Amino acid sequence: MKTKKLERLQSAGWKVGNTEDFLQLSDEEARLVALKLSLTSAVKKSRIKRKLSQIDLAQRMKSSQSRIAKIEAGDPSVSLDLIVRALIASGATTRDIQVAFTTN
Amino acid sequence: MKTKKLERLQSAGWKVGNTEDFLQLSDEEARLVALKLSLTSAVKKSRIKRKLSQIDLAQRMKSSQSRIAKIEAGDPSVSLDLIVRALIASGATTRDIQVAFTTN
DNA sequence: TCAGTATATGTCAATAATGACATATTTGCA
DNA sequence: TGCAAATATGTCATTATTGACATATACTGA
Repeated sequence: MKTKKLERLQSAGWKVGNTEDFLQLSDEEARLVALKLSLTSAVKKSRIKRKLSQIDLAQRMKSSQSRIAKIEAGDPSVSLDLIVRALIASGATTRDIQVAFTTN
Repeated sequence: MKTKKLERLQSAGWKVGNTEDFLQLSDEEARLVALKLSLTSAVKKSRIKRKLSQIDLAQRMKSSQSRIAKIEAGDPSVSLDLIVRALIASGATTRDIQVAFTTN
């Protein structure tokens, strides 16, 4: 069931809400979260593939190691902008990004 | 040349920077901006296709009409998160999103 | 033309995301 | 094992993004 998935996300720290519009928003939110998660794993994959440490990647995109760690950990505080920036900075091609989008 | 493109983006209000790391970051920034722009036009396309007004879409995603206008106008203050949320809320399929990503 | 509807633009207080930092934990290898 | 490099986690002041609002402008049909 879909509830399982939401529980997982919620326990991971994602705000999924539980008011009367829970069912309304949950689907869209879940899609967004799923998309984010698939992109974050793409970041890690791309970074490893290019043999970059988190510090290396952080320097490339003028961020910090802890931020990169949070990106890859799927931390809810990380924006989609930052995730995609990381993807690009890690050397991912447009195709790689598309694939990441596909795999959600 | 690439400079032309950056000038266009800059004049549209995008911070593209002009310090010594201009050339370093410009490529990645430009890719991100291009991606955002292609997604914003996908939002408009999807919204129109479903015959939704900006107010309709705003209500669906609990945002405001002015925000939707800014999304579609490619306003630099709009995050990728919000753009993708709008895409999803407008009824775009995962495929639609992929296509938007492809067309950049 | 005009009225009604839709969209655009500017502003701002509230909120969310950020880099930086300290520090904890894990990993890999001699 | 033990050391060093890498990664993870928590916190916080600064900065970016947000919805809401007012209002301007564009569009459409009568």
